Amino acid sequence: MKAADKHSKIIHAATKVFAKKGFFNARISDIAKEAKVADGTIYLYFNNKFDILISVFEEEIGSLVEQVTKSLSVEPDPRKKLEIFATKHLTMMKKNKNLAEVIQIELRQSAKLIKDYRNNKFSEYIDIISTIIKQGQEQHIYRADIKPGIAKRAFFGALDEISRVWSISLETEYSVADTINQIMMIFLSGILDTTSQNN
Amino acid sequence: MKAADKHSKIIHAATKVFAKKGFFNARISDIAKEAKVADGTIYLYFNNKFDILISVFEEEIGSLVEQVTKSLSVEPDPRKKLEIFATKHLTMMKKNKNLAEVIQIELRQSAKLIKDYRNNKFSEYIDIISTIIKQGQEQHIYRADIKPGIAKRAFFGALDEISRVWSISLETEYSVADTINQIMMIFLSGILDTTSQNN
Amino acid sequence: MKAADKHSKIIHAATKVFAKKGFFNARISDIAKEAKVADGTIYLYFNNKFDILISVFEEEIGSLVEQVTKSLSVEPDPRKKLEIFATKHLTMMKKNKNLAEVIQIELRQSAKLIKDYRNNKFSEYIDIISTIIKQGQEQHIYRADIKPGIAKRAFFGALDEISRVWSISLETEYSVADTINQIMMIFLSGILDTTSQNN
Amino acid sequence: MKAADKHSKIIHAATKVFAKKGFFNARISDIAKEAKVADGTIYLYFNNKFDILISVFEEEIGSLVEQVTKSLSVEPDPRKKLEIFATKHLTMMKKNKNLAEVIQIELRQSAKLIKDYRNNKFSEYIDIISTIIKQGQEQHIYRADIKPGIAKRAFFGALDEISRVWSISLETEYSVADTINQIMMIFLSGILDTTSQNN
DNA sequence: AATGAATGAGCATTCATTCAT
DNA sequence: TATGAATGAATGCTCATTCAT
Repeated sequence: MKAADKHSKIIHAATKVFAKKGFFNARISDIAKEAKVADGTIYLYFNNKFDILISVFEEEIGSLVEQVTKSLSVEPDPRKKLEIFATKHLTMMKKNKNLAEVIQIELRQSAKLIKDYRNNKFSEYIDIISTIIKQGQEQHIYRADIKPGIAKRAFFGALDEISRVWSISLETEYSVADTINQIMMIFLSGILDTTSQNN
Repeated sequence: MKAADKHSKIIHAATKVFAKKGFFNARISDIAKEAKVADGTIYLYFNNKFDILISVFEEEIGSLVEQVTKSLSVEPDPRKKLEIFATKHLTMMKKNKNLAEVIQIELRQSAKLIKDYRNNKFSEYIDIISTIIKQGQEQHIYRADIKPGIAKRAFFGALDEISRVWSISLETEYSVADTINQIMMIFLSGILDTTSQNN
Repeated sequence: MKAADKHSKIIHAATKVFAKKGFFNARISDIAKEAKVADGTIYLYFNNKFDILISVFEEEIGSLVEQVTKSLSVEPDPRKKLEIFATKHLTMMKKNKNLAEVIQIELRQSAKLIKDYRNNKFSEYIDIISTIIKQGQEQHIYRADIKPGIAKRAFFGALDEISRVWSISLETEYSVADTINQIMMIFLSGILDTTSQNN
Repeated sequence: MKAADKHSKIIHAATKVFAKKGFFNARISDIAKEAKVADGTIYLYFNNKFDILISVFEEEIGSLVEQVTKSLSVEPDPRKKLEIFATKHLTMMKKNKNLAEVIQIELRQSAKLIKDYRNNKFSEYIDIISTIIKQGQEQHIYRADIKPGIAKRAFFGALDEISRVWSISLETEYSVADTINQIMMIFLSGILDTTSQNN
């Protein structure tokens, strides 16, 4: 097996273990077992436990960025682009629940865990949204008074909170399609009933 | 000092320490020091470290629920109510950064940390939003095709993600007022430029 | 309640608790609860936890010595005396299982627990046996070549080991009467079959 | 060093430390230091502190059983067998005072310390005595009315109490030979003076 | 490169004892 | 005398990391 393969195997094992137990309750030996390597082998590929977590973020989210960017590249309409982002994100969060949990939970604490770590890939991921909005504003499709820096967080936060519940809740889940539909409705047109005299 | 005072003193100390170090890196002795009691004293008021965290959630969020509910009770208009919720939430998150961090970070992992713990108070808090939306729908102010169960998460997620950045970011922050303005704009009217021919 | 009564109440409570949990697993608060006094009250009557244990030994065994001595005083025959000792001892061990456990288990570790503690009362108790043997030797009832210092331990050890099993075993127990019968048979006449040609 | 060696090294270190300080006052770090391993290493070989104690019992007493059984196998005479048992036991208790203390003191509390622990090896050891007595009864060397279940305890208890004093006492000790002589005299022939008219 | 036995720092929790009331 | 809340020292055990093989 090549070094890159083993590196990757450990990353995937770690994602799974972090998702299941959380970073702090995950033991190196759990990851080693899951990756079918010896404990010590992990230290040939990573400096320490934090380094594994950072690598999970960078590589898994890097892969997300890549896939989403690719999907968006063929679509010119900013309205559709936003929908594609939402769809891709939610679909992947639903498909890869381990990654979803790691992003929703462990990523949050990363700043506290690891001094001087900036989630560069994560910023890059969220900035896809603001880029879309800016493009839409240039095309006069999105309102000029919307601040992309706030809107990107509102949009991502909405998606994130919804998908977060999927991991933990026993509530009846809405389907991805229903959810996208609602999210796009809210963000594009708002929740006011414009057909009513009350508004 | 009365028992209730000491209980409360420990809760506040714990909130501060959890916010600064995170649950796992927080030592009981840190909390004891912060609360100016002996380590052992903590165990006269709490069963264990997890119990402290749960109590922080329940009591601090319980207090949030109370304050927000009170503010909302005097306002009949669902549009204003949503704005009041957002304002109250963001203001408190900005004022009490320790609590903000604990909610944004530690609350997320709580399900994994503590078996059989349901964040009842937290659910109660978020349900304030869906209640407002339902009221608005009854009054035909909010669109009937909005699902309150999704919208509440989208709205809360948006607020949460925005306030989360306040705790960790070095980016230029938008003011609470600007943020509220943007959030209400997005949620009430959406981001589409309805004055443009493009829509 | 007089001080002496409270002292005594604590001793009895301690005997019970030490018997049930052992000295190290017994908490002062267990003893206090059992004696129906506050934890701090115990320290008005005893210096520390060890002091309670020593007092249990001294007072409970002192009471044993007294009772046994009294019973023996009316019997002149050394053969009967030995039997009375055995009967009294086993009867009391069976009746007062808490005391039995404390003597069999906790007394053993006392030397290690408490520096400079000599079980004076316990020595006194065992010396009752050697005194009986010496009297019997003077009366030419017991063999002159028996060393009382060894015989007293052999006799007490035999009784102790037998009664020890009563506290812990699920085996069918022999009755006190059967046991006395056997012990006296062994110690007085030995186990050899003197009617057989084989001896 | 092989794993078995390290296991054994820890057992011996633990025996020494338990003997010196008693189970509860013995710290894991004491045992580790004595065994010249790190604290954590102990947990590679034992589950917990109790497990070390049980292992000491099982292995050290197992070794006793083995040695005694071997010595007995070459001797057909039940009278000699009993003497061999006593000699072997007392010799080993005198030689290995640490083991002696652990058996005399810690073994007693083991039932209270460790739920569901049956001292199987210890029972096996004591049953050597009753087996000898039964054989002697079959050969009409030992009286038929002696109950082996009581006699085994009386015999062992006598030996145990005598050797117990060796560990703790400052009294002039009798030699092993003297002691064996007395014990065999008492158990085989009793303490009555059969040459006197008084009996 | 790979292994996994060994290390030892680190921490939650307990409980004997004190002392203000 | 009596109380019991408060104290804080003490320790079994875990697990990230190392390193001899």
